[in-house]
Amino acid sequence: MDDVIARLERAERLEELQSIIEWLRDHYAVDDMVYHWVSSNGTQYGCGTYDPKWVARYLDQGYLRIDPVVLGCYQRFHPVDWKRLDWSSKAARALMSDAVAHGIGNQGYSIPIRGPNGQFALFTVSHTCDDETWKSFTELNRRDLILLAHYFNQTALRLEPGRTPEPTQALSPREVETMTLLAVGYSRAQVADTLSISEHTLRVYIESARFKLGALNTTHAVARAMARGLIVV
Amino acid sequence: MDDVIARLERAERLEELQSIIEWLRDHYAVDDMVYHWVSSNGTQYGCGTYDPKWVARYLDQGYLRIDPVVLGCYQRFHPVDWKRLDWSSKAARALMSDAVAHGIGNQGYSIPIRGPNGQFALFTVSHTCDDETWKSFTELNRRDLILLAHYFNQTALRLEPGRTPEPTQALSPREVETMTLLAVGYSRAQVADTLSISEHTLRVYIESARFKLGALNTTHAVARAMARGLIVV
DNA sequence: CGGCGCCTCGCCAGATCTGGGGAGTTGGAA
DNA sequence: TTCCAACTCCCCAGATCTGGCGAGGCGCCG
Repeated sequence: MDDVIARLERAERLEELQSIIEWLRDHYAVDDMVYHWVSSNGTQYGCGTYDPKWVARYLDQGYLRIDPVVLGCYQRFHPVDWKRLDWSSKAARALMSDAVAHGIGNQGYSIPIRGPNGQFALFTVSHTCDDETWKSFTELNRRDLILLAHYFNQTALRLEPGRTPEPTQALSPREVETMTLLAVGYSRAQVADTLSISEHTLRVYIESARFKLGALNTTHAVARAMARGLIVV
Repeated sequence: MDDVIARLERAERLEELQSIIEWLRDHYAVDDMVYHWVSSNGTQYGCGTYDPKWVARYLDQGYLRIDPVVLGCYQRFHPVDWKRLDWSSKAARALMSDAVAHGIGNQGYSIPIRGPNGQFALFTVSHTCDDETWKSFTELNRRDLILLAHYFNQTALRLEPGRTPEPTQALSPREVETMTLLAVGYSRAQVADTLSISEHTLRVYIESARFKLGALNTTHAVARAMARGLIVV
């Protein structure tokens, strides 16, 4: 563990994660181990030991949107055994049989991880064995897996291009208040009232914030302020 | 560690976290240890060993919005030493001196944790000592602290009333597209055009999404959709 | 001391959004 | 099969937001 974490912290390119995860798979003697982002906007990243054919098929078929592992983890915080997810829908069962046909193990354990700006990733271990064996494996290694998930995500966030620099001009205190109140549903009039200023002054803040954030309208400005973590809602 | 985690997993009431965190403070022989949600909508929860006077003052003064620990962690994924945060603003320095006056240690280490629906919490250790001592303490215990943060949050999420029943009604695909495009600055007309539907139909989606999200207006709906991770921008 | 950023205020017209009606098709779930 | 959620379309009036004009005071920094 110590070695792996140190390697993750030292890593300078995303590609290194691939060899680390392969090493981990062998170390824990499981069929597969996978780390991947989940995002709908297209910026995919993942590393792991799944058959590339399966990965391609998975993405191609849009399984991301029906996979109970993804959907289930998205609403949970704790690691989850695949057996405990909801496989009742037809699409989910079709996905499962397709997965089995591509050599994915019958057992799985996935850990959801979340970063800033709504970033979401999964760290998954999969294997073929009976329930008892799997239960003892996950109970024994759960903490290791949580930490690995954490460090994989940390490294991926650090190395992901476009995540780091972004000068992100800060907002003035009044602008922050304005954006925050707008984000919680206040109208301009209500915000102005809450801040005890004229509505016109408020508009100046909104426009100023919009300019700083490079936003096209108020909604855009609020969205950007949130995405950049400038306001806490 | 094993005992504590087992206690956290067994806990049936939020109050138990308080005694656990006190035990941990003594175990690690630090001045203070704190776990708390961060949200502006009022649903506060926290447990820890800070002087209640300081906690009350912190909330009362709205320090949540200017605390570099909160703001800094909100934009990060990894644990962070307080020294590495941006204390340059006047408000931040005022907060720090106020904290010191209330007996908060000069050293601190905070771990951001994120759960479903944009939930955000902090797990913090604070102490009074020199930089070297603190550095070795954090390096030695970082992994423990990450795991503790994780299990504290897991327990808090499990026990928090109102977190469980509300499965956060999902948005339909069209609603997601609508919210996403609005979040990137499109006007209603532009969104309708992009989606090749009438502007009226678009309005139906916006209103429907607003209803599902319990939002008061479009900006609020977009903000909530983002906060709950329903859209990725 | 002269900028520069922040905070504050006013007016107006046109663009945009919101709220309240009603209505038909389709595909998947019970 | 029946039902429901999702998707699509239309009108109108009033509320709200946006864009563009201008103006003054305060505090900080070089």
